Amino acid sequence: MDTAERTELVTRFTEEVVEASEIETLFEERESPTAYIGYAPTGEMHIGHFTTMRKLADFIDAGLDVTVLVADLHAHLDDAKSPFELLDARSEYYETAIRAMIDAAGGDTESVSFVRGTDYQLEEPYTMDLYRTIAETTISRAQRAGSEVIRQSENPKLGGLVYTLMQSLDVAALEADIAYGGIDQRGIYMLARERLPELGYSKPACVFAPLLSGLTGGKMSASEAGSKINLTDDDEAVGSKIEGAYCPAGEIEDNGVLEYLRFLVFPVFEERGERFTVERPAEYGGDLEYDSYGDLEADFVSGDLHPADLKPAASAAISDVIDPVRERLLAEPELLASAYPETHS
RNA sequence: CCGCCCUUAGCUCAGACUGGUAGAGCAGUCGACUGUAGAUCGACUUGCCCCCCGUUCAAAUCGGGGAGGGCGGACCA
Repeated sequence: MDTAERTELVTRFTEEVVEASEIETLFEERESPTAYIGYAPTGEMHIGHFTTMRKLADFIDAGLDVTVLVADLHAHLDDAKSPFELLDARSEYYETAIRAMIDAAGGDTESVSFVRGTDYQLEEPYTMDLYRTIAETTISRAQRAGSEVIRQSENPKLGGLVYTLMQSLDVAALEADIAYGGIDQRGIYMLARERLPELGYSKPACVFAPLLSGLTGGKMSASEAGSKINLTDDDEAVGSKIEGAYCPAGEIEDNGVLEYLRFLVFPVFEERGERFTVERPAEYGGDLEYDSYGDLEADFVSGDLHPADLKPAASAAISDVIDPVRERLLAEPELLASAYPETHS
């Protein structure tokens, strides 16, 4: 694989890359540049996480050395989303779920390193950098950097600001050449690009994943169960959520169903060498098969593919992609039970 | 340490002065209409009124105490 191909693999299906030329340079200079993505173990993982994990398969294929950070301290720093006592249990659940997703997406988990925040964030070098940064960063700068990530409230805690500064330091601490995350992370990594050189570290390149629309139209919402598909949803639950999903004929905007197909189902099916099949009554033209998302989208936009026919096919495909993850999590019910005692006991 | 304000449906809040066991909007659920969903109509659901004690025939409402949250002041050897 040449540099251009590797760069293309790293940057495909992304929202933004800062800067693609820097990534090319990395590949030219080194066999295995490093990339990291961090997750704060807060609420249960869902299909949105899956699409970002799917992308790791591309990273691995492109020859990047990938690290997944389970940012346990961050989970509490952000408005105490996870209670201190549950950080360990949730970290364990996240790690298992993440491995399962990478496997299901056809990535090799053996080549991914897992690190927990508390593994290094309490060590002296990191702590020293953090105090330096705290001393040198204004409140409004930190607020601006984290505004899309940190829970906003009328009476914000200091934790959210520290969270933001820590995340920008994580890039250096994990020696990542590339920081990867959802586009909501942009502010934090731009702060990292701005500040890390001042601390003597190199400036990271960034790859941002798109944030998927929720199924009810608009953004995916943690507090709205019907707006997203959970990893442990059974076929029936997936079916009824997709059936209820906002999906206007011919429209692509805010269409979660199409986005799930584009960023999750098609890439995984491609990896497996499978086709996407739509069963359709003869009166509407009979069954359809697709090899690429582009073809499907074209038919959807032109009106040749009706939402009512697409939805059941999408449900089946999503269930199929999720299934191995679901199986694995349900095989170890104690993981979820101890991570979320309120909902899984 | 002192003072003031806030706490009512999943969310934002009204009701408190003039006690009679609670309302709106949004959300949600279910129908109608669309070959899906949404939009639009129509219907419906939801409450330890923060906790305890007291006054009263009767307390979300009045009195006392407490908890949680917010704001301000003081202290600064």
